[in-house]
Amino acid sequence: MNIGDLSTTCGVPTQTIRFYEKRGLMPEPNRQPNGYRIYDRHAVDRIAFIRRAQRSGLTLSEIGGVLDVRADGRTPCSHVSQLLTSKLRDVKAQMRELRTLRGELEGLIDRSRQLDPADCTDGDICHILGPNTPE
Amino acid sequence: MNIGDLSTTCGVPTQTIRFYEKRGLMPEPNRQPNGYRIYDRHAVDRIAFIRRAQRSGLTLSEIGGVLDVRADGRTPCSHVSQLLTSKLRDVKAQMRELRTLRGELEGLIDRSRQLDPADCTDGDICHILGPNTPE
DNA sequence: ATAAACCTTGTACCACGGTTCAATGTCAAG
DNA sequence: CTTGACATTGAACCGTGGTACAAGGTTTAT
Repeated sequence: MNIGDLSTTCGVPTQTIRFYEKRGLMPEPNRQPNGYRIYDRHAVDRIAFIRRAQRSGLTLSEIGGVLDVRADGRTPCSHVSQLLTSKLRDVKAQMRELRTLRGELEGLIDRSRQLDPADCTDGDICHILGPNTPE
Repeated sequence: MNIGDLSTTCGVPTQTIRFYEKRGLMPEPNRQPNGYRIYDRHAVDRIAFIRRAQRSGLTLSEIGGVLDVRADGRTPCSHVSQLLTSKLRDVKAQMRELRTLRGELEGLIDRSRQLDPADCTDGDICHILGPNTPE
């Protein structure tokens, strides 16, 4: 299996596969006599794993960490649980921030409906986003 | 007022102020005979505006757009309302994505509690993030 | 024999919002 | 008169996850 086949099988560009290899996410593959990379079923699984982990919100370096634990012969599961738990915390924190931001935006939009553009004074840059923006 | 004073007044590093200037967010300031930038109260307001707009989720180029509208002598308010409304849409979409992700993470963590690490087979990379990840 | 379609490598580039570095100039205090 | 704290500029670098390009080698089909 050449890199192009792996690419079409997994739906991932060949450059991205080489990029993963450079980042240490894919192992150095065996080569044909002409230097072409050779891949097998495991490579497909590995790419699939990476994309799945990405969809779960893990960064490439976190995924690399999981893969390294595995390469050390240790079972990555407890490491993965920790990672997922901390990722869940991140996601919740991000959601809180977004809720706050949503509230602010809604406040500003309400405010913009009550203000008359003609009231914009030269001193202001914009009275919607003016200095009295609600907290 | 030198750039350092503006920096401490606004709590923004001097490099960042120069960076804003390069990006067109701050106007070219007047200079002292020695070439030092001179700032006044308006500069403080402007920096404050930029940070406020950033906290409302606008990107620097969007903020630049608002400022340009203003520089053209037009009132940026309707432009700003549009920007805020579209930003609110973005924020809501992002919240939806995060909710989905949160659900997936919770599912995976639940799953990890029910699985025994000893069940990790060599073929798997990690059975928590295994091929049967729930949608 | 030659063109199309694949592969190789290295390098540079994208957005985003800065940060850091290097080399140099200026100014006030001791 | 020197030291330290400020200022100037341009350029490189950071993380994130790739994408694109250049210049070449290989393979297959016509």
